[in-house]
Amino acid sequence: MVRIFIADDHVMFAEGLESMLAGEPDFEICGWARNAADTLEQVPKILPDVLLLDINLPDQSGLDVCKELRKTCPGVKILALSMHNDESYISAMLSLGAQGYVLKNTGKEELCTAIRALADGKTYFTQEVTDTMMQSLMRERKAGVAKEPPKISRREKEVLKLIMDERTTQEIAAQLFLSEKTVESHRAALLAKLGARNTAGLVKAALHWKIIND
Amino acid sequence: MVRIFIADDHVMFAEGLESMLAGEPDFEICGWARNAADTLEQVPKILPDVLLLDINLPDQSGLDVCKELRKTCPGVKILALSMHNDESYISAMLSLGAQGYVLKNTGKEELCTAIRALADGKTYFTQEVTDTMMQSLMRERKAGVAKEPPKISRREKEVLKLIMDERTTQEIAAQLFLSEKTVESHRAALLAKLGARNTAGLVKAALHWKIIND
DNA sequence: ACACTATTTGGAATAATTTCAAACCAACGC
DNA sequence: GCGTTGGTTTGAAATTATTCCAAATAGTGT
Repeated sequence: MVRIFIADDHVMFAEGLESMLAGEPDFEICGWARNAADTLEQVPKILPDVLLLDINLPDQSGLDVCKELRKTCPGVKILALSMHNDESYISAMLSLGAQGYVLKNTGKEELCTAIRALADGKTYFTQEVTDTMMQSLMRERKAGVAKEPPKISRREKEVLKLIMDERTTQEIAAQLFLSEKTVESHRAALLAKLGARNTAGLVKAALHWKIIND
Repeated sequence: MVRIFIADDHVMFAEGLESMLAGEPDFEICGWARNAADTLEQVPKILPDVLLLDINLPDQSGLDVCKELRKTCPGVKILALSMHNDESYISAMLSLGAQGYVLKNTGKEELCTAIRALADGKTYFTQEVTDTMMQSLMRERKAGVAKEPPKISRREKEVLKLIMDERTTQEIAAQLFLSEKTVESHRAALLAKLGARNTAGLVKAALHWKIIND
């Protein structure tokens, strides 16, 4: 028996969910809330197997609720419900520890599948959601790498690697058997090529262009 | 009519593919190759609509082929075929511009669906593949944030933000109406708290703990 | 050979960073 | 109220890092 808690402020939607899920013999609605405060209050007491959590609650964001519940009752599986197929929301929910994410226009069959997956310790994401994430992944990798990675010579790359490794100019010079002046010169070239003002910019650029993997 | 080129060194597999796809009225096999060199030679001449590209070619990696073809003939859609449901391969193919990725144990129906999706300008990824990527996303985000984010005071965070923004000590002091000494002091505290030796470490730590979003 | 880039190094001046100390303020508990 | 704690603030002196200006050497490709 899967015990389910519903957190959604749209009463009609929540009741629809309830009657829909009541039809499944292995599901049991063990509670509901229409705002974040109520959810945070009740869920730790009731400890449902699965929490259906609307992202858009009136008082706080579902994101905050998710974050909080991760700490207070990590055993409760969280299935995020949202109208939005928005990369930032999805990404945020993933990072905050939701085990699933389905859109509100999802049908009954799929919702049941998702709930059973979560109750079973697995994860579930609607096809649209995974598509969005893959698209976003492709975009970000393309945007980051493909453009015009400045041409860094191998010597410069060695220096950059050591700078990224938090070495001092002295250490770098010693390591590469160079004068400190030479290291400084390479550093200057790197600043120019990567369009950075200082070490901070150098590190950010190196990571951005994936010149150094760290 | 979708014109398809097959690049795979397993002749038996390739022929199986060919006869399988020949049954589809809207597909046409317009060529094939059993190694990377051949593929790079022929594809730019034949310009198929879709290239079925095995990741594991004998001479070069399919990854290199993909990268090369992105430049020489970007119009050709690339559907990566692989035995491995391996995050690093998938991620690499995505970044190199493949429009699809299916495992070799995929059935005929799904393969056809994938080919038609690509020919139609869309992308296609097998469910297993998207699962793997989502899992990996969750892991990396959790690993990055969850552990023990050092407690940074708000003033320190302000300074850190400006350091990340490539500002000089002078500029930071001016911006925050502080003495340079104070800024240096906050910087020292940040170095200690984040376990860094210098600015490079500071930037890496800040990004790692997601204290600053950049 | 000539053009070009990469690699290498100096001198002088400026900015950043470290090291060692300390005062001020606000919050918290007793 | 008083002391402790942590955050914020600042200073002097010494050490490094970095910038700005130049230039010699080596290797590559035309």
